[in-house]
Amino acid sequence: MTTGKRRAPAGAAVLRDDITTAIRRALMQELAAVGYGRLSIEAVARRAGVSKTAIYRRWSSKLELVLEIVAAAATGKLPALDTGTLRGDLQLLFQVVAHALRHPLASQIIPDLLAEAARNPTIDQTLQQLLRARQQEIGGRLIGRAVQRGELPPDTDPEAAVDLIVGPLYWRLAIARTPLTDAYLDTLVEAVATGLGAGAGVPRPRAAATDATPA
Amino acid sequence: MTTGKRRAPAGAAVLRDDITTAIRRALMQELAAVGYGRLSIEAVARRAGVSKTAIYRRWSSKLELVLEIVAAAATGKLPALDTGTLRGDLQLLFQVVAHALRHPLASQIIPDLLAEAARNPTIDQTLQQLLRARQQEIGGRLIGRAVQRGELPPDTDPEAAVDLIVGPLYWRLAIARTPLTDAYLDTLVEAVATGLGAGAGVPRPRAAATDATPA
DNA sequence: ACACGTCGGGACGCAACCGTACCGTCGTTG
DNA sequence: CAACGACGGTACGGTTGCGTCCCGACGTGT
Repeated sequence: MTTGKRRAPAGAAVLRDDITTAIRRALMQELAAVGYGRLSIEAVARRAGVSKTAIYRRWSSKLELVLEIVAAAATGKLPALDTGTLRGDLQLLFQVVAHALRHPLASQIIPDLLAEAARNPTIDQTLQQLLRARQQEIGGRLIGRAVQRGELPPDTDPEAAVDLIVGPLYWRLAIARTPLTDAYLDTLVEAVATGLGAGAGVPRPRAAATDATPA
Repeated sequence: MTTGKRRAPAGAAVLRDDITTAIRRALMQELAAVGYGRLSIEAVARRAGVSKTAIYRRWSSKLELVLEIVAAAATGKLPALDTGTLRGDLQLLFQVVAHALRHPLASQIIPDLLAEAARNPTIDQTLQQLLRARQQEIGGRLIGRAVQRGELPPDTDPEAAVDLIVGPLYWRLAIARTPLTDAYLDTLVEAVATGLGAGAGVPRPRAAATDATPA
């Protein structure tokens, strides 16, 4: 019934990408600086050098703003992550996670939002499928491959395994915020691998990992 | 030079313990409900059924209030925690930690304050010596005993060991907030024990732990 | 029994923030 | 080239919290 818009927004009447980007960046910084609890739209606008209206035109509320931007920032980047051995996979995974958590913004925002998730169901839901589901998936595949290769017993509990993998690293980087050395990472890889049920340390000094082409 | 107080406060001029207790309880509840960022003195006073003045007479600022009360709540209770075997110690430790983290207030307050510690040096310092130092001490003793008993290699890194012990449980209870079964706890004990370098599972079905009286 | 002095409570001024309404501006489309 | 229409920015009322001040009430020690 001719409900159609008379004309498509164009010219000055279209959202400017540079403003949107400035808001996104400012939000992340502000979130890291004061946390979700104290986050204020006005502060984000100030930091971005933008008016509040510019924000409200794009997002309807503080919650929507945070969730959309954080989700966008967290999505993407999923390296194949298959080195051919359990210990290799663990080492690589730890390095990726450590690299991500080293980012000062991430290391402040993630624990903050995870804490907030304990009292805000919407945040909880979003983070659940954004972070933990991803971990379960990656961890599950990692475990599955190790089981197929015979490195781990077939009854390995993937859920417990993910906790064992993620827990110590998250604790050290995000909570204790202790510097992370390569030697420590090696120790952790070894501990997690044997803890999961793999054979004792360094079963095959070399070989493996070179012949990863299947069939 | 006769600077002395003319008289010691007495009668109605002394802080009432019941009011102090009400404030403490209200603070914990409020902290769990809204987090440190959103915490307001007025809300605490309202919840406690008390005037703001009553709070300001006892603590000078929001930060001092939170730190003093949280510190008081976290201090104390330190069971001997020595069962005679590494796995027994781990099992007991996990049960104690799990019990503490099951408390809904604790499971909301602790992650929140730990996240806040990343941006507030005073909170960081307090939690450091309140939680983590305690963990290092308990964990260190636990590891030390296991090494003396020959259950763990002498070069075991206590710091990494604590991460390995605390990390998974904290992740599951405080972050993922997944229900915890006894079977899972057993799996975790076994994984951590072998991960630390102890011999394969269930080395001595019984004995041990019964003859704990020293010389 | 009286005087003491702090108690708890209510009220105040100040500051920050929320979400909205209105304004002049600007680039595109017909 | 002219009109359209959403743009970004300012201004506004309403709400909330901070930290302080003043008040009458109250129980103890002299």
